[in-house]
Amino acid sequence: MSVDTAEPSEFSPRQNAVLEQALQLLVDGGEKALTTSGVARAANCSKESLYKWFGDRDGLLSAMIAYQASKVRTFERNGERLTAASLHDHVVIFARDLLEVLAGDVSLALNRLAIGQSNRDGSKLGKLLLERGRRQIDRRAMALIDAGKRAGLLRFSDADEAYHTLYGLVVSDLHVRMLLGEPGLKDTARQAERAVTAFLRLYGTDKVLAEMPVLG
Amino acid sequence: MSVDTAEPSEFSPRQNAVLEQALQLLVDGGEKALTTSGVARAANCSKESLYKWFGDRDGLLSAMIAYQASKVRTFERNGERLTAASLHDHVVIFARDLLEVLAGDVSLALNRLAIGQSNRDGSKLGKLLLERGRRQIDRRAMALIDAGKRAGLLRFSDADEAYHTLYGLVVSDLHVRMLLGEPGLKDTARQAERAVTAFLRLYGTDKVLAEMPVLG
DNA sequence: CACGAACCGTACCGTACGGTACGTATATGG
DNA sequence: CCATATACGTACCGTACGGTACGGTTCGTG
Repeated sequence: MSVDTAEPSEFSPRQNAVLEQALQLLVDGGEKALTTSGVARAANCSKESLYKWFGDRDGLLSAMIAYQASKVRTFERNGERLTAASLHDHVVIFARDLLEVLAGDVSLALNRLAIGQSNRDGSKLGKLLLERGRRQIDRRAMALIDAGKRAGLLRFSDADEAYHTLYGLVVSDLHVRMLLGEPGLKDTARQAERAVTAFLRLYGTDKVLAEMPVLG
Repeated sequence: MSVDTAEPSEFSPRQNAVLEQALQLLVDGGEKALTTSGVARAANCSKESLYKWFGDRDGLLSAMIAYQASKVRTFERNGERLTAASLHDHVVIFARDLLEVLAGDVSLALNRLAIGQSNRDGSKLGKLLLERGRRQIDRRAMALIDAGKRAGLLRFSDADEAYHTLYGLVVSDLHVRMLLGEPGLKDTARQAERAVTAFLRLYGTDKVLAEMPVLG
């Protein structure tokens, strides 16, 4: 059974279309290109409507984050019988999805935007991005490694710690490098495989380790 | 023997003082506070001098990064006889230093600045920050794990891969979270210890593993 | 049809920034 | 003592942005 987890959209279809245009503008030209006049022009709406709907520029930015987060859906697989092989495969898929999400145009643009604003006092954009943007992927990963533990395939005392270890193994400094403008990996599949191998070597029980190659 | 690695400073003492003030301004108020007029006022110099010395605003930002990088010094320990215990200790110290550097006010402010500019075409700030800011710490880590390999304590085929694994284990998503405004860790020492334990479990030879606790 | 609400397009305002120009002071060197 | 270079402080300019106001248009509803 798969459970679809998504937020109900908080904005009208018209507003969603405007937010979509705003995101496109942000991806193409960066924050400097994201002016209220520019958004209004690109979305064929008036500035007055923008301010009526979103309050001010910060409200628009928050709405963009919320809208983008509402588009992301994950499927938590429950009740599936996990074996060492299927656990490995699921974690690899998770790792590749994670890398793909982090390398996405919109994700990078929104993270750059929030980071650029995070020095100002109480900008809340960073907090919003972390809560709304990562909750889905965090829940998916936690459910997966919890299932691995229940199936006797993984061994850890602190699930959060195990998850952060997996995250670090998968992403390393790649996210920051991409945020700084470096091109992404050429071979994400290999990176995902490497990370999962290391993760299972650290947290796998004998049932898992028995099926792994002896050397890294 | 310790080898001091540092860059010769490229600016006059007066210019360094101005850059120091600019960094302080950036740390305190973020990029928005870093105006040419503000820097001139804070540093008691004229805007004309700023433009004469650094060309334009981007030149000033680049100079700030170069200046900050020139202040960082690392000591590469060569020729030291490594044991399992001393390797462990050195890697832990490296991990704690890394976390401390990444959590520093100036580092976070400069990373935020470069990331905020990295969407604009050819802003080069991100590239500059990666090359100048990380070269020292990368070299120190590579020298350390290479020494570990030569001493028969570490086992890997690709040193770069091993280093990135260590980096990911130490930092995980902490850097991005801090860039987004989240407070840093309360206990960096524990995080460093955990990461190094995992790293040695993955890359340590039997000589190292024999001295480690059996369970995570 | 009539009325009102929502909305578009545009024009407008105040402000603040990047960058330039100018008059003055300080120091260095002959 | 003068000449030259360097740099300070201020004033200035053009531009562009966030935010507001207003007239005209569409559209749903009684």
